[in-house]
Amino acid sequence: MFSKSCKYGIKATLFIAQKSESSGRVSLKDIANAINSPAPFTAKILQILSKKDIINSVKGPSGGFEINKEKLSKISLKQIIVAIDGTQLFEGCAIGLDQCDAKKPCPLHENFVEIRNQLDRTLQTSNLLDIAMDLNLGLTILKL
Amino acid sequence: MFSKSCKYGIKATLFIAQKSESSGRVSLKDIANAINSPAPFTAKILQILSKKDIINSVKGPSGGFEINKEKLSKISLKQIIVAIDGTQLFEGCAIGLDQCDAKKPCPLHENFVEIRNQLDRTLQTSNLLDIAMDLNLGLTILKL
DNA sequence: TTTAATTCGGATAAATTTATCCGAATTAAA
DNA sequence: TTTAATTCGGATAAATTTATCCGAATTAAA
Repeated sequence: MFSKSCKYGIKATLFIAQKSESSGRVSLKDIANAINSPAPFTAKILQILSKKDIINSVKGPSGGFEINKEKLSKISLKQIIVAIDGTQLFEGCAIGLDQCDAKKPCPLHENFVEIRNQLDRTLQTSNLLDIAMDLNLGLTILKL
Repeated sequence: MFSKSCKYGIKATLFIAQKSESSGRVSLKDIANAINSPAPFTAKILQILSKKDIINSVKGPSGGFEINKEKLSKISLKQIIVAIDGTQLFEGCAIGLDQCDAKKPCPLHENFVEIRNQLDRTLQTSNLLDIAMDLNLGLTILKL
């Protein structure tokens, strides 16, 4: 469903959201440790998210990554996923046809309309604040 | 969502199903041509499906691949997908946690319960006969 | 002002997935 | 019986994704 990069990206962003909501900025090291990911690779993904203005990065001592508290409730999981994996999951044909629509559908097209709608709706209506609060309450986890 | 192997596998199986339902056995060359896939790579995937008894392969002149007509209505898309990509899509955690369930859920777990249910239901209740008939009627396509 | 902690960015390497090649085995048809 | 068309299976190569490394840039704190 998601690439490994995307999974790391989601986990990292959720951890940053959690900490931004409670204590504040976190370093790459803390992130990689909290989500069990290779630090340098995670850094690459965070750069992408930073360039797309989903997270902020700050260099230098006591630097790290953070998300503006006011933005937390405005960022959806879909934004993160699209930033890393692109729109293929939401828009592309399930079996990879370049063109596939109601007019000239692939055999799976009709089946996937509602699956995709639900996926889209779920991921678009999610927001980092709600997820961060659940994490802070210990209701959900990012690693074992 | 699906690996490239899986997309080729689905398309190939659907083409074999279509021809098995109408005219009969088809060769690798015909399959690769009908679904626009690299023939040798497609052959590997067909071997997997053949070993898992989803399709039959016949060597020698006038050999090729086919599906028992009586089996067409009993094979689901899910079987093909699981045979090639495994059960990860249906059973694994969305963000890759080794363990993730209602007791100790990842932040996306709850959201994915219904998405996954629908995906599973849709792909499990599909069957090759229905899909093959739509293909034979020209209602759906496997390549542009 | 200097030092040290951090992210950034480019180069490279390892792992995995995708793709190709070719001889062996099989088998229908000549 | 011989030939030729096909899939099978193993080896290899190319492409992509994942992962590592390291010096440069930045910047807070000493």
